[in-house]
Amino acid sequence: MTTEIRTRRRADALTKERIVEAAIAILDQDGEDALTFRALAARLATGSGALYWHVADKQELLAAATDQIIAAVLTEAVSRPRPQDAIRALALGVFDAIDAHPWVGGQLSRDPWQYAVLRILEGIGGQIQALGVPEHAQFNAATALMSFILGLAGQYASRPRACEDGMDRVAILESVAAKWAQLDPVEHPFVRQVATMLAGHDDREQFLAGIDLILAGIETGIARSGDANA
Amino acid sequence: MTTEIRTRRRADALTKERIVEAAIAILDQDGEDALTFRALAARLATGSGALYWHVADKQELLAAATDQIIAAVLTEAVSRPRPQDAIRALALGVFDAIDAHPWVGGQLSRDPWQYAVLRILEGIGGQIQALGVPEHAQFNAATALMSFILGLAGQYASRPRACEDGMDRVAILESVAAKWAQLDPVEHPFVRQVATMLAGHDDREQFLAGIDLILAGIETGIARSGDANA
DNA sequence: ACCTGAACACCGTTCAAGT
DNA sequence: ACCTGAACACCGTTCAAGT
Repeated sequence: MTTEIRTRRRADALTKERIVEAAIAILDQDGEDALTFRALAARLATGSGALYWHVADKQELLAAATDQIIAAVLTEAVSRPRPQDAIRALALGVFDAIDAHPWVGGQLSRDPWQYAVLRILEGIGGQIQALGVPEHAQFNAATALMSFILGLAGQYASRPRACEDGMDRVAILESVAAKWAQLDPVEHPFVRQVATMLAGHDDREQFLAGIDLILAGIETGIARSGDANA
Repeated sequence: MTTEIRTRRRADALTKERIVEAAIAILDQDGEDALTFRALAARLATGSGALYWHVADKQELLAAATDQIIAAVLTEAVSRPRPQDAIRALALGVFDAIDAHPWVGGQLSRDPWQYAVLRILEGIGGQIQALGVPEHAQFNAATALMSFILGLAGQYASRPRACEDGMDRVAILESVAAKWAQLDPVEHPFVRQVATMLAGHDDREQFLAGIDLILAGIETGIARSGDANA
């Protein structure tokens, strides 16, 4: 009873959780650049210096915010019977999280040693093991998937930066496609060809296609090692 | 003759090329954070405002610096007889460039629409076509490789940030491995297992292994489409 | 122990003023 | 046309001072 009273805080007391929650709200509403210790302090009705009592610096704040989003993704990714499907679900979960919170993409690709990345790596690794990848190849397989996901994370994070005005995704893709179509045909034949497909393509499907490509590569590796053992 | 005189500039005149060259020198010597318009102006013995006559803003400056490094990589990547080898050489060229200039990694992963990225995509795409990938699958194959490369680019870019002190790569990997080894065995079995391999692993080899994994996936896709046509 | 908010040491960018 | 450099509008972070 006494301890309960001792540990009880005022309802409006500052907590790391409350700070992270407010940071996420600012990031989601107004984007990555809007997250400022001053803006955060104003939202929490406190001084900017007070935040440093609960959070070491801005990097820790962003890492904590990112971890909260990613942790929710990984607990949601229910275990599927086939490891391939589990990996697809996990990757799509991360994709959708980045789509909903573009700043998560930027943060994930910026700091690969943060806890959120480790969480994803663990999730992938478990499924890689379940897939029957030989132990010596598990590290490479998991990090390959990880790098692919982080690469796309960086891609989608820059989306909002590209559309300074109120351009939507389709308008952005169209303007990029138009720019690519005007490139020199001799120097950039491939990009010009790709430009024609850019407008009608689905980011999510393309992401999944990449995952499947890597999974196919991993499976042929398993098959080959099986041949060698046979 | 007259035009020659008219177009001739003073030897110390500011040029975009001179500015980019100085920016690369600062980035290489002192890292990404050291590149400041003030530092750049001081090195070029001019005012900070003068730079804006030749360069729109910092983003354009970084994109131009990155493009210079990447352009050199792509012209060096000689055409190999086998497209797979060409892709490996191209990817390793980018890897080595990022290794030599960590800021290039950060810039590449930050802005996927910059010209340097387009250059890489074109290089990959040409080899994807040479590989015989059916046209409808070329886009996915090329962007999958691209995302993987950009993902690793972001990874290595953060290297110098992680070593605030004079830690070398081995020391960093050892400290990360030590941290991972202390994680909860129940929650993070895979990362703990991977930690034991972390110290003795070769980044370059792991990168190449990832490329080969995706190439294997692409080749099985080709084989399957061949079956369908037969 | 926790909070305040002014102060410090920076940024990128602009712009009147010069040549 | 090109350059100067002070000024503007910010940052993250610190820290003496409060409760």
